[in-house]
Formats: sequence, C-alpha cells, structure tokens
Amino acid sequence: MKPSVVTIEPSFCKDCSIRGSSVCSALDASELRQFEHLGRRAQFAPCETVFSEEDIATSYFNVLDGVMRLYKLLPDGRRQIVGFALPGDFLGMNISGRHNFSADAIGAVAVCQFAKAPFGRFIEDRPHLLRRINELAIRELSQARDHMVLLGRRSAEEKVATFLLSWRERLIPLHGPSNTVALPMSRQDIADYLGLTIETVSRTFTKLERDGVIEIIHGGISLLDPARAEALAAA
Amino acid sequence: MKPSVVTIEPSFCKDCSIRGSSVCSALDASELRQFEHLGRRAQFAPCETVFSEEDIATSYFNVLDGVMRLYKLLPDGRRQIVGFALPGDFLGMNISGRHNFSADAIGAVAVCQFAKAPFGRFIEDRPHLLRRINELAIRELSQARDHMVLLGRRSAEEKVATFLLSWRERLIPLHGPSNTVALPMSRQDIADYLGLTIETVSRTFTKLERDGVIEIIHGGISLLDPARAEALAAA
DNA sequence: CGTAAAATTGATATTTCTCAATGAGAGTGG
DNA sequence: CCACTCTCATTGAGAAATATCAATTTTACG
Repeated sequence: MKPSVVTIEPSFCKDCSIRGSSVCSALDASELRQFEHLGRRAQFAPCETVFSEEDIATSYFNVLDGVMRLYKLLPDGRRQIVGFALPGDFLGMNISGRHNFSADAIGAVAVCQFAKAPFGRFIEDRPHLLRRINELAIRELSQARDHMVLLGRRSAEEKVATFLLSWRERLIPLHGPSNTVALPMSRQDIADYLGLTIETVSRTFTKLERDGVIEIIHGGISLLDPARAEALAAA
Repeated sequence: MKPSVVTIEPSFCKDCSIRGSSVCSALDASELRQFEHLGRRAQFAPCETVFSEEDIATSYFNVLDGVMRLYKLLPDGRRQIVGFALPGDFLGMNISGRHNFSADAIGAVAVCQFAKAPFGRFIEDRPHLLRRINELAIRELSQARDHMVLLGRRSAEEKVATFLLSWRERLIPLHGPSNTVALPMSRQDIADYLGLTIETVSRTFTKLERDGVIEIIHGGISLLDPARAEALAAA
C-alpha cells in the first residue's frame, strides 16, 4: 500500500455525482460555484486510513465514491465499527477539534475534502447550509440510536437480518432497488459493526442460507425471502 | 399517577438554573427576554411519560430539574435506554417531525417547553442559536458512538464500571465532584441502558462491592477505589 | 500454480440470560 | 406503632447464546 493521497485535477460541483445529496443540496447554483473552490478531490487506496480518532480534525469530507468504515478502538484492540460511510455522507463534524472515530477506505474511495477554516467561514453567513449540516447530524443521531437498540437488545440472527435489510436500503440511492445486496466490507467488519465475532456472523449467514432466506454470492448476498428477513429483523 | 402536566407561573430566564448551559447559553440578555415568552414551564410526576416515540413532535424541551430516561422499545417489549437526560439537556430535535425515542420522568421533572413553530421562527434569524443547537447535536452524536462501543464490545463488568464513572462525571456540573454517586434510576433502567439483564447488573454491583471498588449505599453508590474503577472501565 | 488471507465449520468454554426463590425497604391501613 | 403487602433488588442454579480455539476450505493475488 503506497501513500496515495492523490489530488485529482479540480472538477466541477455541477457535474458531481452527489450534488443533490450531502451538504451540497443546500446550495444554489451561484453558491455552488464559490463552493467549488473550497474543496479538493482526493483518492484513497483500499484499506488506507483517511483520518484517525484523536487526530486534529483539519478537514471535512464528502464521500464521492466508495465505502468507508468508521470505527473506534479500545486500548486492547477490540474494535467497534460505528458506521459505514457511502457516497453523499459528510464526515468530520466534531466539537473537540479532534475526530471522534477513525475512518478507513474499504475499497478505493474518492472524497471531496474541505479545509476546516475556509469551510467554517463559508458557512458563517449561510444559515441554510448550517441548517443542512444540522439536519445531517440529527439524522445520524437517529441512526446511532437505532444501532444502540440493535447492539444492546437483539440476537445474532436479528442483528444480521437487520443489517442486510438496512444495508440494502442504503444502497438504493446508489444502485436502485434490488434483492442482490453487495457487501464490500469483510465478515470481520460486519462482526465489528454488529458486536459479534466473525465466526458468529459466518454461522448466521450460513443458517440464513440453509433456511432459504438469503443466498451467499460472490461479494454479497441475494435476498431470496425479503418477507422472512423482515420478520427476523422486526421481532 | 394523576395527569399532572402542571404549568407553573412564568418565571424568568435570567433566574433560570440552566441559563448558562443548554441552548440558552447562546443568547444574550436582550434575546433572553424575548426567549422567555416562547417557553412555558411544565412539571412531570415520577414515571410520567413526557413524549413517546412516533408521536408528532410539537415541542422542544429543556430539562430544568430531575432526570429522564430516553428509550426505544422493540415490538416484543424489549427496551433499550438510549440515554438519560439531566438539567441542561435539550430534547426534541428530529427531522421526520416525529420523536425518535420515548422519554419518561424518573423522579419529578421540570422542563421548559417550547412550541415547535415559534421556536423555529426564533431560530430563523439567529444563526448563533442554530450553531449552538448543532453543537449539542454533535456532542450527543459523539456520546452515542461511545455508547455503541460499550454496547458492542465491552463485558458486563466493564459496562457497569464505565457507567458509574461517566454518570459521576455527568453529575459534576449539578452536585460538584464527589465519590458519592446518586443513582436515581432503577437497576432495570441501568440494565436496559447497558444492554444487560437486571440480574447481571445486580451481580456486577455486588462483585464490585466485594472487590472493594464501590460501596452500595441507599440511592446510589460510593466510589471507594476510583483508580480501580477506571482500570476496569478502560481495559 | 502456489501462497497468504479470508471465510467457514467444528468442538468446547465462557459469559450472560432465564427461571425461581429469597430478602429488604417504603408505604398503607388496622 | 406495627404487621402487611408491594415493589425492587439480590442471590442461586441451570440453560442458552455466543465466544474461543483449532482445523479446513475457499478465495484472492503475485
């Protein structure tokens, strides 16, 4: 793995794939042209770290392409993945001046990176942008609370079924609705997201397949019986 | 339990105990006088529900006094407490227009309640207030992520030790620093917060007491060996 | 093709849960 | 004031879920 923070030649917000989502959706055409000068594109290679917990947060990031894992480590190495970031997700909000989790590229990732200070100045007199950022924070908070319920109160099978369904849901804006669900993250990542071990995740996948709920395919799963999966997830 | 949403005679923000915290800290004296007319005080009896998940969110709440449990229920009744609210905490932010968790008073609770629409208009042209609200949301998000790590990756003993220490920390602004930690919530509440059963919480308390880390006292615990508790929590 | 990493499977251990009984404290009515 | 009762907390014994350890198998990659 080479150090590969490659800056791509500046491109245009108006052509950006995530223009309609993320923070950018709050900006009108003229603002977008100014905004363009704030961000620079960067690429990250698979498994490369984009930022680490406790690092001074000098940038905000808009994910343009690829998937990232967001995680926290305990001193003894146990890992909890607190979320996966997809195109359109906005990262780097904090109050301490430091990131409160680490972020790795899972596959190749492209981001739009904003230096903290100029971005802060840009927001300053644009309350609609601030409102948009607030909206994103509150949405994440709601997701975080849902995930607490999953981690604290659900069985392994419920966790996996819930994960597969909500991951499918998250992929809809990217790939359209489909019962074929791509899983770019490893089994270990899934385990660390669900508060399980890799073995339990693997066994649960196998069980769901035996029961005809899913089919395990290369790089993901196929949802054979969505209704049954929903039932397992709801319980 | 009588229906007891008692509206207290309007009082003054300048005399308010939480004036310096919560959202109010963003307001100057003149704004505070206007703000005064937006909120009305309300009291809730022990165990009374302040709002329920999926209710239309018509108000924001500033906790003035008392402790609330914030929780989500699964269809089969399993409960996950997603947080406890203390004086200064601000509740009711959402994007769907509905609350995404339920909130009960644990003991008697006093709140300052703001109707959604006028509060929204008040924020409209006060970006510094919006910034403050954003700050609170981001702080909560960070706490939520910490709690995910606890729920997903820590043992029962670590969970309890971590809870006691962080609860002590939260009480400092209210009671000052102390090794005597009041626990107004029930063991069941603690269990539902930590993703454990009441029996496991009880056993863990007893173990910590046997080990000389804490002493169980009426309505709380006394932290006898903070250093050992920290060690258990960190691991 | 050969090697390394990732995923699966099996056997066993451990933690935490479940079910059941007991104990302690708070409030009530005789 | 004291027994009574209710709720909450604690304790114990056994069961269940998930983790751990170890061995294959499969997949990815040079």
